[in-house]
Amino acid sequence: MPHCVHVRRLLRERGYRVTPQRLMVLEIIRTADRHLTAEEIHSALQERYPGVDLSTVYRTLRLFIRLGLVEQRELGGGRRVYEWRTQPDHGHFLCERCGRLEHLEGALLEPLRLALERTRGYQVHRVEATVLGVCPTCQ
Amino acid sequence: MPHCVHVRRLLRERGYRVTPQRLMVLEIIRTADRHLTAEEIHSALQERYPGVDLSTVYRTLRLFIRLGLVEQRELGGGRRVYEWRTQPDHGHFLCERCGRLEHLEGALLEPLRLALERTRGYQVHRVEATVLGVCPTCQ
DNA sequence: CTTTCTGCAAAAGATTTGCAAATTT
DNA sequence: AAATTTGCAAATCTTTTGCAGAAAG
Repeated sequence: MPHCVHVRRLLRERGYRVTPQRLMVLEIIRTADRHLTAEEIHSALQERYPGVDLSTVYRTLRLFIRLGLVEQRELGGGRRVYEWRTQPDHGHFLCERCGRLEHLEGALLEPLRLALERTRGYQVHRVEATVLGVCPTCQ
Repeated sequence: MPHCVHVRRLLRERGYRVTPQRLMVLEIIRTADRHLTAEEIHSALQERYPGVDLSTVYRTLRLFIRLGLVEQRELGGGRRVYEWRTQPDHGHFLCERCGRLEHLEGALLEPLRLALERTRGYQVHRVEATVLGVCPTCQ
């Protein structure tokens, strides 16, 4: 796992310690095919590494976010989800019928980014978009 | 206030009652020039109509959302804000330096909506976008 | 051996709910 | 008069924090 090595080094470089808890949380988020809540990460952790506390999960997530490894998103209804950080721009499609949350690639958000940067002088760091509607399958 | 009349009728049509609390919450959200948290709405309410409970604010907001009058947005850090619902598509720009939250008109999101509808067969109800970066003033 | 991390328990914040009394229709 | 709505208090739910012992470097 190349990421594991990368993260180990990143942690040490910044003066943080490499702990099994951190590596496990990393592994779970990285191999997840979807967004996870802190609670879900905690449950997944219990299976392989029982005894890890939920507060540790939160602390680890905060650290990973600070390091730019993980991304946090707020969905409606107070749901907060975490996922491995990929590109700065990406969107989500939330199907209002089946409730599934899909990814939208960053290219779809390019026009918005460009419009803001070029014609209005904004400096854009990140674009997050959530589209609500009905997915092709549910129609 | 034309909206007041509209909302009164809407409430009655759906079997809800028209109460001073509801009208006051309505008025505060409608005349606000920005997004408000439940707490802020509650404070604003105290000035003109003391004694209204925070739980009533929450209940009223939930009702207005159900009726499609008010829109709820989740910002980072657990902040939930409410605003009067205008167009189905609109975005926000959050300046990471000054923290100000600005509106982005719906036209900026048209390309995204069209791409999803035309080339992928999604049925789009609403597009919400949050752009993070630095506003022209802060640069 | 020093500093950082963790688990535990408790705190904090935001939102929701049960219920009797007040208000609307 | 009947039904909904409110204020109050307490409950929930998620996230954060203080602290002593455990682990990492």
